[in-house]
Amino acid sequence: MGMPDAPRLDRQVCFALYSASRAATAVYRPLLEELGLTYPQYLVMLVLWENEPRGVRELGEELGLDSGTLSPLLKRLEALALVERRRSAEDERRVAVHLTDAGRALSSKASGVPQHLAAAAGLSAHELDQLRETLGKLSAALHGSL
Amino acid sequence: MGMPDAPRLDRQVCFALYSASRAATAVYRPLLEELGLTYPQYLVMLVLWENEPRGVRELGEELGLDSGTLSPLLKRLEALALVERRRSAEDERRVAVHLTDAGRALSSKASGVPQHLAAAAGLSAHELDQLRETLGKLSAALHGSL
DNA sequence: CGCTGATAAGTTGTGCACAATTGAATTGCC
DNA sequence: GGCAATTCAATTGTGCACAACTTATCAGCG
Repeated sequence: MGMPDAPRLDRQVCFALYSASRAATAVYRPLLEELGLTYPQYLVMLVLWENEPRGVRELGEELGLDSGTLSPLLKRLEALALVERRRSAEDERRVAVHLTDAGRALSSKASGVPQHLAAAAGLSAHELDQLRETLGKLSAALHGSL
Repeated sequence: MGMPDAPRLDRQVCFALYSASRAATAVYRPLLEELGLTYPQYLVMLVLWENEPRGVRELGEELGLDSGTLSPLLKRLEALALVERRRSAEDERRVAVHLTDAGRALSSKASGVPQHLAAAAGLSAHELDQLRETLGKLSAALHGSL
């Protein structure tokens, strides 16, 4: 039965994305749990490990998240003593997010995490590369269409 | 500046997935808003448009969601009068989710939605096909690794 | 200087995700 | 039949996402 003209769920790229994304964070979850982080918290730490300190707005641009998401998330990272938020002296609107020593130290414990996904993915390095590239093109196009 | 050995954010497939998935639902959002649906609600309706009624557990298997997510979501769909939940007579544990006439009628209004993503994606039909296939393989492998 | 508009971060409210628990109904097995 | 183990849906609690709004600060311009 069913309705032949109804959009078919299994045909949709959007569902495939949604599903694969949740599956990937599910694989990360137990690894990150050992670090005491959620996946979005891990993303913020990745950005800070690259370069710090960063403003809240800067973090938001890098990750595509707004202050409504980041403000409480950063408070939780601060409660974990991984991060410190300091109001900027030159511009009192800005908040600079600094790593603590503990936050910096966590970097080495996290260094093995990405390899786990690669191992669990069941795709070749080349396929993963191509996937990442296609997803990048897709994200850019979708953002452009808004 | 920068720790050369820190995992690089832009290299990660996982972030690309996370980002592309949110971008895709962001493209869907204004379209679905006209139908009065969120993206997960739309997914549930897609499953029901294919075949109804369905049990909560069945919906969960199809979408990879548990009752903690589905129960309140289905209540909202019921409040929108798109769906009815009926306790099964043979097995009183089960709840069968039925479409209402309004729920069935919404199908035709939704039929143009998937084409929008394809148009906004900036990828060829072939690239989309390949992407969906790779994502499917990835999801399966990731689920298998849990 | 003082005002207007822009910008930064935070807050509020809604709706997923998901772990963990609960409670009711059913199945299996003796 | 009687009882343990299982199954199903719902509930509770935490943490994202995101829209809408608030508050504080700053920049530009007359």
